[in-house]
This record gives sequence, C-alpha cells and structure tokens, in this order.
Amino acid sequence: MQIDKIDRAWRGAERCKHCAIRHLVLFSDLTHEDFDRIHQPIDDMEFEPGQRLYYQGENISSVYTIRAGLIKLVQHLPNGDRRIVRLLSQGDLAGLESLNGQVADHDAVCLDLVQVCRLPVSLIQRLQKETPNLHQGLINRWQKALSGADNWITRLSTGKARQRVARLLLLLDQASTDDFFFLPTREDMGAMLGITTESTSKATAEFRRLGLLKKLGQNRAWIDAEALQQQFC
Amino acid sequence: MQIDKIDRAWRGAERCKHCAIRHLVLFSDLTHEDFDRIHQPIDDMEFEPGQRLYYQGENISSVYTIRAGLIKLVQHLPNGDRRIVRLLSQGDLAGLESLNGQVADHDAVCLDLVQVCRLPVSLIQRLQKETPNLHQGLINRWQKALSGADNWITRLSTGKARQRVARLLLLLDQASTDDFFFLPTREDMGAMLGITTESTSKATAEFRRLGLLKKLGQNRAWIDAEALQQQFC
DNA sequence: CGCGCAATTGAGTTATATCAAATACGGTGG
DNA sequence: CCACCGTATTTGATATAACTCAATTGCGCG
Repeated sequence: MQIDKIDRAWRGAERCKHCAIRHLVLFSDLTHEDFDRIHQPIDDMEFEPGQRLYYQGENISSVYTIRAGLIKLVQHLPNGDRRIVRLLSQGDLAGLESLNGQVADHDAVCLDLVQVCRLPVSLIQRLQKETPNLHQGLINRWQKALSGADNWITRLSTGKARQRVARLLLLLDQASTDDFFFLPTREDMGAMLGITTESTSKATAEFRRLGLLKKLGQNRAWIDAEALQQQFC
Repeated sequence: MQIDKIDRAWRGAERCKHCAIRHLVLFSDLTHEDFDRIHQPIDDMEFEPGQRLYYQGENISSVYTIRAGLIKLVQHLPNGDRRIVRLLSQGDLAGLESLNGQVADHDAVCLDLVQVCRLPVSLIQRLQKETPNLHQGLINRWQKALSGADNWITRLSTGKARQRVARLLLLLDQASTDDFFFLPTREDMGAMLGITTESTSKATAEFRRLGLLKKLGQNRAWIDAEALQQQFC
C-alpha cells in the first residue's frame, strides 16, 4: 500500500490562517492572536482509498480534521461481526476519543481520496487552556457526531431492508454538494445498515429498475429523492 | 400524572460543594473558588417512572445531571417508528444538545424513580468562560455518550434477535452496582434492539428456561453473565 | 482481450414479524 | 384478605422477509 503523502510545508499556523475552508474546520473561531499560539507544525496529509488513518485499539495522539473526501468508521466485535457506525466528511473530526486519552474506537478507513490536517492532542489541549475560542467548535463537532450516531440508529438500523437502503441513499444525497453523490459498495452499505450485501443489492437493483436510482461512473449515483422518500420511507 | 418535586433548598452552590456524589457529576473538577462563581439556584428535582424531563423538538434551556435512576432517550421518526437510542444513569448528562442551542433530539423518559440536578445552559456557558475546569468533564461525558451510541449500533443493532437480547442483558448487568439489575419491559427492550416485543419475550423466556435469567420482583433480574456470554454472543 | 472482483439474480432455508389467544401479574376496591 | 380488572407477558400458528448458497453477469483494469 502506498505511503500517505505528508506536505510538511505547513509550518506553524501560517497557512492555517489562509486555509480556503477555514470556516468549516475546527479552527474557524480562532483569532489572529490565537494562531500565533500555534508553535508546532501541522501536517497536511493525503490518503488513497482503502488506506487507514488509524486502527481500532491503536493509541492515537492526534485528531484529524477532514478537508476533503469521505471516511468510514468501522467497529469490530470480538466475534468477528463488524459495523460501519459513521461517515465523516469535510469539516468533521476523526479520532476525537484521543482527547480523552482513549485508544481508537474504530478503524478510520478512506473511501475515496482524502485530505486531512493532523492536529496533535497536545496542541489542542494547550490551545484549550490558552483560549476559549476552540470550545464551541469542539462542542459543535461532538454534538454533530452524536446526533449522527443517533440518526444512524433510528434511520439506518430500524425497519425493513429496502427502507434502510432508501434512507441511506437519501442521507448520502443530502450530504452531497452537487447533484450526484458517492455510492459505497454494496458490502459497505450492508455494513452500515446491518443487512447482507445481497439484500442491499436487491434493493438498489429494484430502485434502479424503477428509475429512482441511476449510476454514473462506478462510485457516483443520482436519485429521485422525492419519489424515493415517498415510496419507501 | 404527579408533578415533579423541586427542592429549592439548593440555593447557589452551597450544597453542591458537599454533594455526596460530586465525584461522579459534571462539577467534579471545580475548585472552591469555582463554586463561588455559581450565583444562581440549582434545582434538585425528582421524577416518577414514566415522567419526561423534556420532549423531542422542545426548546430546552437546561442540562440535567443524573444523581439517581435510569432514563431512556427515545427518538421518533416522521413515519411513527421510534427507537430508544441510549440509556442514561448516575453521572450522565441529559439534554447536552441544548449547549448548541438545538432543540431536544429525543424524549427523555424516566424508567424508575429519578433524581437530577437542573443546570441552566446560561450557567454552564458562564462557567466555561470563567474557568477551564468544566471542560474535561464535558468532553468526557460527550465522549461517553458517543461511544455508548457506537456500541448501541454495533452490539445492540447487529446480529440475530437472541444475540441482541443477550448483549442488552449483559450491558444492563455490567452497568449495575449490585448483583441484580433493572430489567426494562419487553416493549422497551424491543425498542432498544430494533425487534418486536414478541421476539424479545421469546428470547428472555428461553434464557429463563435455561436458568440463565431470573426475575426478582418485577423490574429486577439476575443473569448468569458467563454462560449467557458464551452461549449467545 | 481476458482476468478478477463486484454486483446481480435466483432458489431454498431460516429467522423474524404478524396476528391471535391464553396466561400471569400488579394494583385496586370491596 | 381476596376477587377482580387491566395491562404486560408468554405462547403458538402462519405469513413474510431476510439470509445463505450458488451461479451468472457486468465492469474496470492491466
């Protein structure tokens, strides 16, 4: 597997100040003086599809703020079962549990080309002591993750298989900025919904026959959100 | 339904300082000086089983720290489906979403006799500005809620019905301090696991026939955790 | 062009939901 | 204290949905 690229040009916070998506990331509320408190390099990293930011059980010492791409959080059970418990995209944080000194709760696996900034826990903790401006950002992201998890339970782990698939497609569609959205493999969709690959495939195939779902390329798709919502939710 | 009792004797933080379970609640890390920053009354409240702390969609302006009892968080979908997404007990916080100015994500319903302290959001926010000692407590509780939600997905919403019931019983057992634990109604257990009341009943009945589960009183039960774990997880 | 993996499809099996009935249980009032 | 009522639970029969297994098709990539 190819090693992830690290662009170490981001020394200190010089480029953070001018980050194109600063309004979306954790540092959005920092002031100019706050940025001057960042004395250590922040690594800008890129990962290929399939690469992992970290593994479940790994002792991680950084939080990752996601600049681009899509990441799945996979949780394994002792008996071999596994479940995808969340998807992360632009503006989200991966590895939040490191702020409590816990080991990683999940594998963080890239679904497509992913760009992140790696923020050492020590930096976050120091900033927290020196400025209150990080707080609300952390709180917001924690809350977003939590309400995402709740929705995952209520919408994606409840009801019949077709219904769950429909809800997942709607969720992926809403999260997308353009008309199309990232369509995971049937296996991954199954792991998100707690159903088998075959059941997922049967549902998407049916939607496609009804003209409610169209595939474009291999990982992109379009849905008729209105119709899907009405007929299957 | 009986009105909840509010013991308004807790003026300011006088009694907070001497709270018997202070080491378990949000204010555990506050210093003596910090307590002096609390200038408003903190209500000590008691709720009967079945009463709600708040409703999904309600605009809440307080967080509740749980001193005793068990609370279920119930989330409703537009189509009428509903799911219990979490259980809260001593030391947990209910209504965290109010800190982001959001309306309540769930109904918070008491399962047994519940005692809470009501902490106004304005108080939390002021304390956050004035002292850093609240932070870690908030972070810890948010993280606990999040990892609880993840487990709910992976352990309680995955696999066959009997397996889920077994995992739920083990979880309830572990959370308990004594040999026995609170056994929810079959209906509630079903709503936690995403299965029907009847399926839940068939599973518990089977465990009981095998001598792995014994009921005591109506809401209390005992399990042979070892055997249950080995045979059904 | 063909190889390999992913996706689709179908047939048969199993698990769960559904519906209905019977039983147990707690709480109330006589 | 006991009888009764309403609710929760258990149980069984049947229908339905999902899983499992196997075979086929489709598709991207070398």
